[in-house]
Amino acid sequence: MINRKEVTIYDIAKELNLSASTVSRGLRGHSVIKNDTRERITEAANAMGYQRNAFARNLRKNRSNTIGVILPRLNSNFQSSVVAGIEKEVSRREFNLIISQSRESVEKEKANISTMFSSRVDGLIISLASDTENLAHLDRFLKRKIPVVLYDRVKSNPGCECIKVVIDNEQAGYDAVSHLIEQGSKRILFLGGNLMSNVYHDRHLGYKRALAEHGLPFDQELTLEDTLDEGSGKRTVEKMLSMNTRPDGIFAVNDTSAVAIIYSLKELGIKVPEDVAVVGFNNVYISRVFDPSLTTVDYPGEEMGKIAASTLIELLDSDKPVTPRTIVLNHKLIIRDSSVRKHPPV
Amino acid sequence: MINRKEVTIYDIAKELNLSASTVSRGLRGHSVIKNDTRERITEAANAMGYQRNAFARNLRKNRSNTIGVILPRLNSNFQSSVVAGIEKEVSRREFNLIISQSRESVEKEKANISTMFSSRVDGLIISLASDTENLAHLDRFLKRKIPVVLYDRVKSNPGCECIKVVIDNEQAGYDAVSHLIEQGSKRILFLGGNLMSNVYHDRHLGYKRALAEHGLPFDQELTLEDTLDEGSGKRTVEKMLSMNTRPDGIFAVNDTSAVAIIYSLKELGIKVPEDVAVVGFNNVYISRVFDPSLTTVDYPGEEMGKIAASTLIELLDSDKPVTPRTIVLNHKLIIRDSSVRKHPPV
DNA sequence: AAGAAAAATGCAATCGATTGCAAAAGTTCT
DNA sequence: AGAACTTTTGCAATCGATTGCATTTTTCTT
Repeated sequence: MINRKEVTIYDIAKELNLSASTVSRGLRGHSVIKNDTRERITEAANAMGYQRNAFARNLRKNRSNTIGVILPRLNSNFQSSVVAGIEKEVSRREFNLIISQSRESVEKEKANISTMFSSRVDGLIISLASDTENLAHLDRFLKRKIPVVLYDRVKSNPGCECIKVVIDNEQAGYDAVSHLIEQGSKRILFLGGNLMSNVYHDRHLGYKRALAEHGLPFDQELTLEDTLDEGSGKRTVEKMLSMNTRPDGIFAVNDTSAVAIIYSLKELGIKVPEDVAVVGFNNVYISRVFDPSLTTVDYPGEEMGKIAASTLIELLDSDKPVTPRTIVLNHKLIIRDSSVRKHPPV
Repeated sequence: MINRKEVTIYDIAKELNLSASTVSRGLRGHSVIKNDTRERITEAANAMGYQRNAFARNLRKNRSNTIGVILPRLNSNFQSSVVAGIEKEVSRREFNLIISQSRESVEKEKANISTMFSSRVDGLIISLASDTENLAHLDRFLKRKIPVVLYDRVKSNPGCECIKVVIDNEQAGYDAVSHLIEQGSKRILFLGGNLMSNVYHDRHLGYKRALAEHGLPFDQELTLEDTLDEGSGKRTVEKMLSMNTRPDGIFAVNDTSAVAIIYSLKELGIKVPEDVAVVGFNNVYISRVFDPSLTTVDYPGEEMGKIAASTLIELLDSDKPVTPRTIVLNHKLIIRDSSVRKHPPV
């Protein structure tokens, strides 16, 4: 018993006086194997503690039963929810999940894609780094007909037969900013992340459309870009204060920065929503318990992951060619205290 | 060019009139291969777009170059930071990372371990589900000398040669509660998760020790267990209100629940810290910006992941037997407004 | 220049599971 | 009983990379 080697189908075959092929087929429940034999095989396999050698199988079948995920960052509320959703779905379908972070760098993203490729993942789920300009690095996958699903941070590419799972960021931005305008804001600041990224870019488009449709001017000075982390609050507020006319509304593209901004405003005695109304994005826990509670856009992370994964797996199972398509999930503006004014300024 | 098969070392060999063995060795920079030949090989490999077939290599070497992670939940601030740390380290060392969630269920955890085992991970990093009672399900790994590193949610098991990365939860609990006592709290409520889990259990021990050392009685009624999610605030506060003597201090074992509690208290007009002082655990973002800012225990998630991963990988590289050990990281009580009283009640 | 030593390369088996095709065993029917 | 099937099983090649050992080539020595 000590340090015994792995049990292989050959061992089982020898034990039962059968051939390895029969054992292999028996174990997978091939219908061509007699019931009685099949039972003897599975029994012996259990008794002997057989575990299929995935490497051998993968080598032979050239399939890894593994799905790769590449995302900018794991430690973000949104992203970790997505991964949770992906994991749930993937494990339900008995696939493995390998994960790597691009840490917002195309270079790292490329490296990750390479690794995933040589690990021969059966499919790839990816949310792009913010400085990714095109999908050329996905070519290898597409050429080999390995399905790729993009989510959230996506990009369109001529000739890219990918599936995308997103929300309508333009509309969400529009909704958020329209709401601010309805609450009487006239000079609305937009705090975005890297505007190359579709999510922020589209929300910015929505911002501009809302301004336009409500007859408000677009002022370039009011569009800020930031890393959107904890420090963004202080930075943003400083910039605000240095402006000639102070903004009376803020649309921040994530809750973290929205909260950070309000925090800084409160420190300076500037009142939210009375002096400045604020809307965030993501509807994370903090937005609910923060004071004032934060108006934000709800954004189904876990769901997005689930859908990305199940869509991908269905592609793997079917052998139809990939139909490029975009799945748009619903978002929802959740109105809370940070934006609602009892007496909107005139 | 259309749909061409994978390039193998045999193709390269044929191209260069060499043998596959030479190519194989050349590609790995084996010193026995002439420099000139090595160069020709790598060049040809690049030109032909060669990618090593991981399956074949794994099969031959019986090593997957993959590390498995099993954790209760991905979408938790703490856990996702840990995973981020693990991923960073693992990818730096050019390993793959496969991840699965136990969702706080031993059964799922067992299933995950099985999967990891048949995927032949080279090592396992695991944070236990809260209802895991022992490490019997890790036996298969230990018997095969596959190193296992436990982090945060650990368990001791006779005969388990595992490495653990933790913080001193007992001491952290003690620190938190001592601080509350110093601020004048006399009836301190403990809100924990499943007390079978070492993290909550140990913090509870620290709680009891602090009470004892400061001459305060332990009252079973004041020890509550909860799922620690958003809803725990309301539940906890309801229980508090139904008590004969209302607690004047609360130690909640995570920030989410601490914040939820304060939120509920504020709704009822109960003042924090004046009426009730509160300490949380984890030092997540919310604890910094919440009003009142939350006194909490800082807890190095990403660091923990990094250390777990690097320790594991070093084990893989060395062939020394595993020395079971426990790595204890420093925690730190961060004192903020939710617990500091200007005029401690007498 | 021959022989010894060192360096470079090749042969062939191996890692386990899978699978097309051939062979054997079992049934049915005349 | 023997032909004609049908059902079960086995043979042997295959998936690519790796590696111990043998063989060839090169370099060095005297």
